[in-house]
Amino acid sequence: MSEPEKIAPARKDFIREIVEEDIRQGTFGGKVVTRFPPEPNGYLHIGHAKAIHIDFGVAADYGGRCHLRFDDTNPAKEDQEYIDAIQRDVRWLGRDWGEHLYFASDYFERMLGWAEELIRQGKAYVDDLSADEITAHRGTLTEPGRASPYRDRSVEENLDLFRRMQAGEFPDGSKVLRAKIDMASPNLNLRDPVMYRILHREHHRQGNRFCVYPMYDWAHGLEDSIEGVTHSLCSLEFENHRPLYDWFLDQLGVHHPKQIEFARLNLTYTMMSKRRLLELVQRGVVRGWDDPRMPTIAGLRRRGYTPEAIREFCRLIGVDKTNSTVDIQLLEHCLREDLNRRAMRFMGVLRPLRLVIENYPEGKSETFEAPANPEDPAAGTRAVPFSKVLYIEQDDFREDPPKQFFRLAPGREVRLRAAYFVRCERVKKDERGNVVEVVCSYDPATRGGDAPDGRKVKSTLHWVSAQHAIEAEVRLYEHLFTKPDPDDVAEGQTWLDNVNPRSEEVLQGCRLEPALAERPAGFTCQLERLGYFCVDPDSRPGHLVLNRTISLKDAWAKIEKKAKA
RNA sequence: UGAGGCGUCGUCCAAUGGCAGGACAACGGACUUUGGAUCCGUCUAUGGAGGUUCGAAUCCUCCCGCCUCAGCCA
Repeated sequence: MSEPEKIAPARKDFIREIVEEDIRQGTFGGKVVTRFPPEPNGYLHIGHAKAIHIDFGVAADYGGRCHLRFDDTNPAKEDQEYIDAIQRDVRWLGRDWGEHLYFASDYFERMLGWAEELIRQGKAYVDDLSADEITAHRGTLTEPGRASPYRDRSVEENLDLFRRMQAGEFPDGSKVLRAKIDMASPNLNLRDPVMYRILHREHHRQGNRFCVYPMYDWAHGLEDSIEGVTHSLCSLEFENHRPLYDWFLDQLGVHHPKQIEFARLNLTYTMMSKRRLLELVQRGVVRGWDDPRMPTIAGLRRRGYTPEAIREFCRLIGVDKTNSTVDIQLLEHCLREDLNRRAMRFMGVLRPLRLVIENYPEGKSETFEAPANPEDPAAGTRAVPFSKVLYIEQDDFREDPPKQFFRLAPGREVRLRAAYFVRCERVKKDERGNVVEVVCSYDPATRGGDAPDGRKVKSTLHWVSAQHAIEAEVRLYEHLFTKPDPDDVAEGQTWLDNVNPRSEEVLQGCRLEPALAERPAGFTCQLERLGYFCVDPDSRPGHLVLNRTISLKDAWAKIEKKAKA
């Protein structure tokens, strides 16, 4: 018997190749353990989604496990709010860390022990230099550094001093513990890096138990080692830190994971820096971390993105070491593809224009069955009420239609989706000359939307019945930044000058078909011809708020744009 | 100009000495009761110069360009 046919494996990226080779060689006993190690100092964004996809994905592919570990080594920046939000977001993305939820701060005690061991080995010392002096002693990219005058203190003195640092005898900034490596190393990270700084600051989980806190380079490898991580996946900027990661673990002789670096995600029209996202929140540029314009997971969720779309996006962009900027249209493509398959269809009018059918009986109304989703016949149909007075989209009528405009115009016949053909007989205007009402006639023989005589119309319009419609607030979005690269600024300007002033447009008085009433926050649908929308948590009984997740591809908009150019 | 890393269509990713391929975008067409969706087609790339080889994106040499590092942030 031959082996059962295997499904072609997913393309192998360089990380998976390394992992597979390690499994073949039995490097870590054939095991695969990864971790996603966020610092709880902000919300997760789409860039983290890529990392999560890699960290959890690699583990899953090889029957391993992935830990969620909070790298909470800096109490000055961290907060429980972020811990909660991060867990919610990772879970929402469909990832499960099982029992493996960890906190770096739970390892502080053991790290302190290892630090003392390093001191005893003569490989770490307490330095009294100020931060500025340490910087000055570090040298430059082309010149070696100079030894601190405190570099050769005795083991006993170092031990004593370090214990008194821990006991809180010294003020912030007065002393640090440094590794004694090589002040002349061409890799600046090896020029006696700081391991501990004094911080009299309450930690969100440890309270006031500690007043020295470990630095990333010292702590991270130990965290990985303690947890039995085999492959420590991180982004490219840590490449220069790998020799240090390795050095600490080698001195201690403990389990030594392999650090592998990959390129972080950049997206056009998007800012990925946590610090700057925080700034947008603090300045009130956006409504919060979960503003639908934010690239945060929380923002994407509120906007109406699905975990499936994000995961597919992560799959398509792949993993590499090349710095790259992905076109945001790829993300949007993944979104549309997913939503098109699943979203129920409804009709709604964003900017209502009154349409009266003069030969339709006063007071009459009838109901049409429209497909819930043409992509999915199993979804069935929905009932849409129709009557003499309707609303159509202002954009769907032109008194003087330009070339290639196929929608309604005086004398022209169009189809009202799932209802009748109507012909524009005349318009009514206000004193300023604006069209305020379109008067039409309808052909009763076209009921359901087809003409028995076989005549065609060039356009199908969406509509709602005025007396049956519900009102809603609809929020439309554009990219948060006006430039593909938000850092592309003129002299004297900053990235904040590239914030798109029209990134959010709030429309009141929109009209929706009644089937949309009372939908819960997060409900996603397509408004035909307009795009995908979802119910915003700002909705209140009687006041529905919809976010436009993404528009449909719009051929007419393209034609118009080209005509203008 | 020290060290580390990276250069393939406009963008992202394949091809691991043997016909440079896919996706997105763009453009054009078919179809359409969503100007949606779907389908078909077109376009464009190995940073440069040498070398090895029957054969190079791939191996070698040199050059060029870009990214990262001088936090008591991660």
